Amino acid sequence: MARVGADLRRQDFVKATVKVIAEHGVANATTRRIAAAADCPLASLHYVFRTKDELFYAVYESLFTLPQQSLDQVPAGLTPSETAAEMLRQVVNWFSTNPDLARAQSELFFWTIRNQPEMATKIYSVGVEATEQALGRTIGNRLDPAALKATSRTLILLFDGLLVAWTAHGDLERLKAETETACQALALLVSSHSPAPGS
Amino acid sequence: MARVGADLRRQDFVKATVKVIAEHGVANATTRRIAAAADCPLASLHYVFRTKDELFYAVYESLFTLPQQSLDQVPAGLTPSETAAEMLRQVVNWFSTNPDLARAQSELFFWTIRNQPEMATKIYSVGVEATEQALGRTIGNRLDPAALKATSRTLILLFDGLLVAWTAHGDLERLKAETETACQALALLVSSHSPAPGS
Amino acid sequence: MARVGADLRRQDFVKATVKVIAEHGVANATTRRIAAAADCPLASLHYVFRTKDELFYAVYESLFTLPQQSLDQVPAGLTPSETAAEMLRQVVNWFSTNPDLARAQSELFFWTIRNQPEMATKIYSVGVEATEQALGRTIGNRLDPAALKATSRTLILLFDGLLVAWTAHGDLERLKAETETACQALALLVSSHSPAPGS
Amino acid sequence: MARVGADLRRQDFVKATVKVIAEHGVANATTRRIAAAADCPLASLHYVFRTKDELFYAVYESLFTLPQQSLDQVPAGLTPSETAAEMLRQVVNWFSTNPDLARAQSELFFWTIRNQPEMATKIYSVGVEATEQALGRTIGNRLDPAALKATSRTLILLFDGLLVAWTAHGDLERLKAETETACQALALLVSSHSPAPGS
DNA sequence: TATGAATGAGCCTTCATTCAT
DNA sequence: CATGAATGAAGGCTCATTCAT
Repeated sequence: MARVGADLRRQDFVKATVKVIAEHGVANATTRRIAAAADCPLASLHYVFRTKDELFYAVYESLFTLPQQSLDQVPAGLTPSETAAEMLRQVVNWFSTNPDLARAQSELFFWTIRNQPEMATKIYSVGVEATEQALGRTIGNRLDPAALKATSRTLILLFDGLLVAWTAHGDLERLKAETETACQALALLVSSHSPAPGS
Repeated sequence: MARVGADLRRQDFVKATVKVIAEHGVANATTRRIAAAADCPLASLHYVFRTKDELFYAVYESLFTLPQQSLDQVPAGLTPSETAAEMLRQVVNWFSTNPDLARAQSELFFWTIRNQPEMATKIYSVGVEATEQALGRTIGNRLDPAALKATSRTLILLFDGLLVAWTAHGDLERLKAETETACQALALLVSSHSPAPGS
Repeated sequence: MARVGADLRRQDFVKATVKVIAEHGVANATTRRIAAAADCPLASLHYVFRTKDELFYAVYESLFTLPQQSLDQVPAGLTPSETAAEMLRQVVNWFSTNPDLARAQSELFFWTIRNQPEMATKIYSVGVEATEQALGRTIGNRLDPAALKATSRTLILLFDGLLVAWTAHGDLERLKAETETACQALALLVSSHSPAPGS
Repeated sequence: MARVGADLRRQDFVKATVKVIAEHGVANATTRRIAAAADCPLASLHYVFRTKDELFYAVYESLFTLPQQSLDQVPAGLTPSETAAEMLRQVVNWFSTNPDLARAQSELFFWTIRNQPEMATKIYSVGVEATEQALGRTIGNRLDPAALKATSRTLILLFDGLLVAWTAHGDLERLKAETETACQALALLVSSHSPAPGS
């Protein structure tokens, strides 16, 4: 093994872990398998991460930050309703494009809830806030804070629901249809909070 | 008598498994622990269920049909929008009243997806259909089939999203607030599909 | 493996453990080696003893009781001094005849002191009392209790010292010589507490 | 400077090892812990001592010579009996004042016996001779060589026995009482070899 | 020389499952 | 039928040591 910085090594293991979890599930993501996926001796894993849990926490954290990056890829100039709907489309698009990551994230969420509930809660709330802020950046001035919060939370609700649904049926077409319905519901919700357009 | 004894035993194990999963998580729901919770010798478990997987499938199935029973506890005489919203309230009420079962269900869902995807898919779709039918029984004649399907699916989306959210933050008050927002979104969706009331 | 009672199995493992400790030392008495010595699968060891520690405690206890059995093989009709000296000779004879057991006992003593001090203390004191009682049975009426206690404790002091010495030099002849000197010192101590013979 | 630095480092590691052994036991005296106790990088340990064994031998040697320094703190002008007894008191006093060192010494003795028996034997015999010589310096001319040897060996026997006893019960008062009895036995032994005082 | 990085070997323990009674 | 006894396979982790800089 080339002598690389510890940080680089950490990233390798995190990546390998995501891969293994996606392929075999958290339950079967053993240290041996992860080490093999990273093409490293088992002991090296424990040199970089003291315990398997520590590794998993790192993975969970890194995974939970990913989908939020797609929140800002929404074009400007849309109405609030259209903006919220488009955001939902974007994150759904993210996970349907990265099924492995999405799957791993879901399972790791429950794993972390069991093993370090406070951490899971904290990271979840960070995600919620990030969503709220992204929404606020785009349409904040056109929606009162309470409506903003309600909208972002519902967006996340629908996102998680769609993730579960897609996990269950695995049908991409159906996912798209359901996403559109969800977008519609979300848009209606935003509209009900917004002043009538043009008025 | 022998038959009955065996069936009773199955139920005992299923119950014990739910309890153990709720308390320790699927990952730590070992056969030993389950047998202990059922107050039975370990070998008996394998006498009744050939493998641990077989037991878990049975548990998954039994768990997944539970929340649907709350779908029919919706009063008559409501508008379609109010009916859908009330249904969502009912199922959320179910899982907030039975946190153990809800938690176990979530985890088992992902477990089954890994170990017998087809079965998980099938049971999920049974759940979806049950929801659609319950909705249809109440407001079917006032909503066209496509709208009915969209509504029931969105209901499930929101349900799953709320379950995840509650699992993450564990705050009952917040769950209630989020549920109301979700109900509002759902009601708006139904309204948009319904003919204007009174027209 | 024949289905034998759990107690029999325990004894097998205890025996095997003594053998392995004698041969490789406590530090290298691994569960694998012990299982191999007992000609059993590794998992069987953990079926009978929950942990390695539990096994070691059992071994320590069984070992500590052994040398005491040689305390009663002292002929009657001796003077108190001769009796005490003869007892010391007997226990030294025991460990020089069973070097493995003696060695294992010494090492396990320190191991137990580290891992379960109270237990080590308790078992040690049981040994002390057994010695005192054996001495009392033979010459109790010819020695006041305080002298009896002092004698038995000194006997044990010399016993432990001789065990260490023999462990260090491994010279049987020298052990015998040292034992005789020790017996002499012990006898003199007893005499100093006894009424002058013949007086 | 370089030389001195290296030697200093050796001493640091030896000290740290004693501390770690006293605190955690030989079995848990890992190189990592020792390096940490010495506040040095792990690799440095192997830079100064080729192997862990080499380090432990050095520690064993340094520890074994310590208690002998207390042998010469015996006042002059005592009878041979009193001198021998006082010597025993002194060494017992040493280890009861330095329980850590005494504990570490005991454990290291058995460790060395396992890993390099010849060395352990040699160092033990050096200790025996040092005792004999210290005794000889004080009362050599008043005791024939054979008696001197017998006395010094018995002194060591009692010393080791008392160390074991104290390790087992940890009761300082009891240790003192047992020490006095041992001193008495030792004194009687010396007396029996000495010409009657004043004759 | 000095040390962070890396690792092969091995340890204790647990698990789902089967066997023998 | 029912169950105590038994086990192959695997898992997470640690250790003394060496490598590369």
